[in-house]
Amino acid sequence: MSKQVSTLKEVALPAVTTSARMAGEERRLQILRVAMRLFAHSGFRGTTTKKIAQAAGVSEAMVFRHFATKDELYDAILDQKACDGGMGDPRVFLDDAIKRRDDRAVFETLALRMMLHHEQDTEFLRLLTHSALEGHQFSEMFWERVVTDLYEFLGGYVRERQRDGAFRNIDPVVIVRAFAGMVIHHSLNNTLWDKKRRLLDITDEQAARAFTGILLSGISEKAEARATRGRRAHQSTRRVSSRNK
Amino acid sequence: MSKQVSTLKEVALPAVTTSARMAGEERRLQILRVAMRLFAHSGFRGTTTKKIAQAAGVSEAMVFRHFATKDELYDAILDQKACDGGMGDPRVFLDDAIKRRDDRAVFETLALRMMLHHEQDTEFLRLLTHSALEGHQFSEMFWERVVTDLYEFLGGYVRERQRDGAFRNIDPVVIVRAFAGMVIHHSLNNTLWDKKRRLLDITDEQAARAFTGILLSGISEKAEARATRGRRAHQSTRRVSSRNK
DNA sequence: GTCTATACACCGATAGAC
DNA sequence: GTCTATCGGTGTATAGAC
Repeated sequence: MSKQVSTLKEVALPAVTTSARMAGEERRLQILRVAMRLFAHSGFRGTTTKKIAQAAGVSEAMVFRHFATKDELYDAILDQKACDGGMGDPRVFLDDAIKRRDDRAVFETLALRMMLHHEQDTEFLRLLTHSALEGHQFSEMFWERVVTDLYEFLGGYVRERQRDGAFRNIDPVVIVRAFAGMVIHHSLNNTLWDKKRRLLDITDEQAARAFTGILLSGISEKAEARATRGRRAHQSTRRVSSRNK
Repeated sequence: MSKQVSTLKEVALPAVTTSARMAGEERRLQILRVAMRLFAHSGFRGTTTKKIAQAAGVSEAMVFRHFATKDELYDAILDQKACDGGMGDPRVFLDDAIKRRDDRAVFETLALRMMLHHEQDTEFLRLLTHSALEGHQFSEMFWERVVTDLYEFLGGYVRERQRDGAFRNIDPVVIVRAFAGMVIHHSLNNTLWDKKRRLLDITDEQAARAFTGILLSGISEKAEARATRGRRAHQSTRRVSSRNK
């Protein structure tokens, strides 16, 4: 079989016209894209192969020629999201800011990258949430691979900064959870509600800056305290719930 | 047979106590309760009337005697959640703390009430999320009635405290969003993942305290607002970057 | 009231014509 | 390759026996 072709790299390219005649691979990608949209909207069970075929402008049998089963189609979509659907590796695009110990850049860049990703690929959060609610493999895989990794990575940075005396001694996992909560909850709101119904309609840049500002002020050892030599010794009664690693 | 939904986990839920003989109203409530659990777990389309009947220990026809259609059953469940499924009125249980201008009590109490509600009624968040994803009335109603109200109420309090000079001049809606994000995202994580898979396994009390601490330190004008509440003697009117709205 | 049996529509998937 | 036709299975809802 020589059906194998480059399976992706065309993701950020929504402008694909539906011509009457399409090469096999092109048709496959088109079905994939259409199905992605429908699955994101209605979930796995809420999307019928008939709807997919109609939306793609082909017969239902055509769908099953490219994908043996509905499950296979769904998995193909989620696989793609899992692979290239991400926002990139934080260890890479945060590398510079981390080396400089630029806390603001670290968190703001990360927040912005996440939110831009969620906004550009609006299907992602919907697919992930659907899959999490249904207990699908994808959400578990995403959790174990991406989320856990992010918690370890960002938590490690927080721990370092705590040793530097820059951050207060709050459980790093709590800090990451708080940060992720602000960002993801905001993205989820923007995904689930259209613009007219949004209670908070600001740009991703503004949101990233605001959330980062709140978080950093919230976890930083106060500059004033240090400037005024106010760091009294008895203040070291910080509570840290040491987590087993 | 090899018919298996490979990608979706079919989880057997524990049975609800069923007595052989039940009065009509009691039986209705029991069906309602059982269906609630199943809908919360698998969503509307993922829950069949057959499963509901089996889980309730009655025949399928029995279900349709009490509820004319599956939709009617679903609506009855969501109606119930919308009415008594809440956590109470924040304007009531926060009244005391607000009058005392006890910021910590305000946010921590609210956070705890929300998280306890989400933990006690684990079906609520799942039902709400399912309904939001599929664009059901319920989520919109909940949004307009509960969420909007909370944003106005809590945002109003933040605005007051900003006039008092206690909080920095950040858009109140952003602050509420940040707070809600931390709390709800944490609850959602606890709802979607079982205990073994949780990256952050702390009590609701600890979480409420931690999130409140981060938020208050993050938005407070004073550096050590978190340490002691009584010491608000000399409050300097320090200028902060004002955000345009 | 409660059950068994079943009607009827729809869905996923296949066969075979062109 | 793409379509039409169709099959087995499942899901909602109903009819009618007890």
